[in-house]
Amino acid sequence: MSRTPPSLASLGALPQLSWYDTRRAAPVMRTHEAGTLRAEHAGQTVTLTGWVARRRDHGGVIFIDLRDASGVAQVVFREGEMAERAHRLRSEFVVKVVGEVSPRPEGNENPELPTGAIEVYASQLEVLSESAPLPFPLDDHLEVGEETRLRHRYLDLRRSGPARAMRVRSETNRIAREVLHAENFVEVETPTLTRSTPEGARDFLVPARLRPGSWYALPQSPQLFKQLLMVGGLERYYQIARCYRDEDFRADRQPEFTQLDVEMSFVEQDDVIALGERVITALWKELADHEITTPFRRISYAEAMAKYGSDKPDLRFDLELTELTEYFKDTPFRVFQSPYVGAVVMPGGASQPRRTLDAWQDWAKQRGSRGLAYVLIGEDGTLSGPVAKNLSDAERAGLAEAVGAKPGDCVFFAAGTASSARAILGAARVEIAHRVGLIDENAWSFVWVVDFPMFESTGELKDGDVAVGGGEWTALHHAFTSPTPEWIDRFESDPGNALAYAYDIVCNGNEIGGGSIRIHRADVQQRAFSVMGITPEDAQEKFGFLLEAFKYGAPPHGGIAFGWDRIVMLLTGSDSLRDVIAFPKTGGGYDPLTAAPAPITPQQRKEAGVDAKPPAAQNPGA
RNA sequence: GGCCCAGUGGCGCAGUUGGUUAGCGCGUCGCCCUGUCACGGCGAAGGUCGCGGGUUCGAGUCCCGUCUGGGUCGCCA
Repeated sequence: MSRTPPSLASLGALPQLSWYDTRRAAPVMRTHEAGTLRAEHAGQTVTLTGWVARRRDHGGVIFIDLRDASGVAQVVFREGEMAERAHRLRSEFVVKVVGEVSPRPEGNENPELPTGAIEVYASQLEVLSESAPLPFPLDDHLEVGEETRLRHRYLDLRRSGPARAMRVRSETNRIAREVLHAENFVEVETPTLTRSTPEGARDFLVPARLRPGSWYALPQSPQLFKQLLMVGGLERYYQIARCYRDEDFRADRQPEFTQLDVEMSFVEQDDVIALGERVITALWKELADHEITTPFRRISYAEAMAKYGSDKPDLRFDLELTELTEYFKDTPFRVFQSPYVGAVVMPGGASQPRRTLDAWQDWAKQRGSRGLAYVLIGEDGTLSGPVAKNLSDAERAGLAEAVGAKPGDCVFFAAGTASSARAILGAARVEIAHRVGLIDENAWSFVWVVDFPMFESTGELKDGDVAVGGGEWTALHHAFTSPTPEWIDRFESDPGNALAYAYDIVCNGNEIGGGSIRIHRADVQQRAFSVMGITPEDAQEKFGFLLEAFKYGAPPHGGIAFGWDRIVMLLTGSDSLRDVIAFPKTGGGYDPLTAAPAPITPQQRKEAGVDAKPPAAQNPGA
């Protein structure tokens, strides 16, 4: 930057930006919006614009449902020329109609419609735009395949469901901005062409034409930038940020997705959590008409794993896992002679037919487990099932009480390492709840999961995991997450048990946000790197710019990022992220509308420098 | 990368143990209709059954491969 920018004060008063109210937008082509007409407008001459949603042609009288963004109104065409012209209208023609609002004739009101008390007698009709026959019907009551809808998403968005989802999303953004602006947060945009940040997922890469052989990465999140903004003295930052991760996609995962990203200086974990609760309660109050009591429940990561077998437990139902390692410590049953044995009870599950119980085995195998041992408890209390005969008399006698099972229940067991057994039991817990009907679909259950481990052993990493460092331990959250005060001076003495200042917010079993207090001391950061096997040279190469920044007075800071698409998904009751994204991609990362990604021309390939040999050694900062 | 499911006129689906001319609903087009609101009536057009092989006298149907989509595990905060 060659010149010092003018200070805010020298610009004078900031312009008033609230002049535009979408609900009261100055009419241009029309005098009213169709969906707003009511009985009190009777007698007025109005001009409407919109789409022909439906035409009911009775020869001498023709009804048109005229749809605009506000809703639908019935327009009536009668007699000679008007009827003649209305007869030629087709679905989704764009029209401008002038007419008089009248109460509908006695007995013809439609209480189903907000505008059902009135209709508009057309005196003028202008076709602003014609429509070709539609590739699929826009009726709300008809099912249309997703691929077809996405290829013509601009038509799909005219339907009430998708239209509503877009507006709920907009309101979600608005409410978050209101909450944060009221607390002096600053909205800052960070680069989307940047350097690969160490978050564990694959990066999307962009060739740099001016530096052949070098590549930008699209950010997996604005993590490092928001920390730099704290060093920059912004103190309270947020951004509705697009993030990019090149992994396999799912109903709840897209290659590009949105986070509400927040970072604050001079805060501790409770400050960030309290702010997170203010954002979430505001959203649910306004958009779900649901009052969440604060503070939200909190459980530790250890407790979540032990009781629910998941770090994102669905607490809409109580069912818990029972650890039986101690109970079976002298068991004669080989399978249960393992580092961990646990169980989960399926209420009423004893009456499942053999075929269903076999299907549970397939279900477990699909999840990478060897199977799911089970014991059925008869109405008279006797145990049956293939596992029962392998247990000692004493084990059989006390089992029901140990796991809290009643006659008629089924007890599922998993044995092995604690993490693998809990994973399958946790999944079984959710599956049981669905099958038995334990879940109240109207319930909202929020919980903070806290006290995450600081590190996880790289020994537990599976093939394909990207470990940040080359050491025995890697960061569970990310490499800049601070240990809790109890561990700050000694985390390297017991990395497996050291706790981090990290927290996730979970709603109905969905992780909808997560964050941490960051390390702001160079010495602590250096020690953390060293546990993860990151040498000072590695650190310098990967994020030297951040470490450099931290030399000049880094404030204590921490933050949180909310999975914005998932939150909108919950608020709209959608089953898929694709429903709350204007132009989503399919599972293959393909956009059915634009047909992206697409091949490039040889000329583009040459200019982009895709095939350039990387420079042997790039001098950092050169 | 593994597993499961699907692919049949524009859309949504049916199609039996392999057997004549591949059906239904909606939509589209034409005509009729003055109170409908998912209007109604009459008529018409529209399909190489995702693609490529194979078995067979004969394949939408069976077998192999492949592509696309959806779900799920792996992976991914």
